[in-house]
Amino acid sequence: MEPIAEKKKAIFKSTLELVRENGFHGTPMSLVAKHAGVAAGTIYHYFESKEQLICELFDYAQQQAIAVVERENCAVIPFEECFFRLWMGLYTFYRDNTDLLKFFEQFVNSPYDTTRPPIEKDKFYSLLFQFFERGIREGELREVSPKILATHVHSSIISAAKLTGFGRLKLEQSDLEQLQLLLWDGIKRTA
Amino acid sequence: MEPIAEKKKAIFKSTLELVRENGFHGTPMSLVAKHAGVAAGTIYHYFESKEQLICELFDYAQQQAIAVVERENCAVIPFEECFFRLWMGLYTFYRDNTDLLKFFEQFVNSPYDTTRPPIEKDKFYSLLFQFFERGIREGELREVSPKILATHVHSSIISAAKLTGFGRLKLEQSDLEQLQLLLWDGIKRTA
DNA sequence: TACGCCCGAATGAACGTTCAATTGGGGTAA
DNA sequence: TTACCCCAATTGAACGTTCATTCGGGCGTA
Repeated sequence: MEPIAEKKKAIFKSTLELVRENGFHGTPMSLVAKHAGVAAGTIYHYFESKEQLICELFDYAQQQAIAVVERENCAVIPFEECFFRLWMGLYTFYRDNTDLLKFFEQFVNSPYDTTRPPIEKDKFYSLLFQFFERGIREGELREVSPKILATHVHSSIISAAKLTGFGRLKLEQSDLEQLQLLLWDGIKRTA
Repeated sequence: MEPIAEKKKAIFKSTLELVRENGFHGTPMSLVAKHAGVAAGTIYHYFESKEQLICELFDYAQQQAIAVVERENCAVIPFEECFFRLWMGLYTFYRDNTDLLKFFEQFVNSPYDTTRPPIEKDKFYSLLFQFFERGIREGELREVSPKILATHVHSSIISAAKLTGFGRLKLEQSDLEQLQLLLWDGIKRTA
């Protein structure tokens, strides 16, 4: 796996920014090309089609989210602390990468998404599942399906990031802490 | 406010179904027309443009979600019970109206969404805010911003409905109860 | 007749994609 | 070193299609 060509990266970046502003429709290939500083034909040197470009971009972007999970998911740190770190890690990641967040949300609700593997094969979710399995195994969490825990927690993170990232609501540090706590109190093992 | 013309309703319905299957792009007006059993021109008798159609459809669909909240949000029922009813009401509503759910999710992540009023003016969210304010006032909930509570709870409902509605995961009755409980335990006032 | 509703072929702009032409770096033989 | 070639990378004008929208007319009712 060689490093991604500069041009390819530029195309990814432009697509991400343009899709945030204009949606999938509303971002013609010609615009992507101009924005990336390449000719229209060049895109087709790297990608078979617009659909292919978007699907590859999704993978590329998901890798970054996966990297965040892998960074925070550390087996030698106590689970509870790990949970709060993971929450904050993903939250700030999404909040500070709104173009990526918007792209994700558009993608998973679009017809492209049907090309994605089932949730069990999805690397990102698999990682989250493992994380919550650990919490259950160590007796820190309620005995609820890890899949339920994972999607519940993740959706909460996403919605908080959207709220602040898109400027619909301002959340103070204290608000974030309350939100984290409220999540944690729900999923933690009750004595 | 007179009843909506039959044709108009048919156009709404077709758009909803087609957008679920094909996304905003991928549902040309000609297809909407054919599906609704009307001519292309007829759509333009009722709607100024495709954008207008989609925005009006969003309002129309949101009305239905609002109706669910109003139905379940009953001041004479104890708050806790009301919460569980509201949860279940919205959950089943979204789960059984997947076309509407998908349309919502696509809309709020699309550029159309920028035409929507700020969250304070949004009737649906205002209702939710009121609901959670009541919970706080009555001492049933933690003293957390109602906006945070509302979006947190709503995002959890949506993600559960998506999971089951789109067949990515099967949730048993017991799973749902656990999910409800886990939410409730997070937001309820701790003694 | 007049009016409102509806039709659907026609229009023209926008878009994804193609391709013939150009460039330039690197390998090779003399 | 020079002359030559090769081929991947790149270009952008051109193509054919698709799509939102228009509009002239038909049909039924008052």
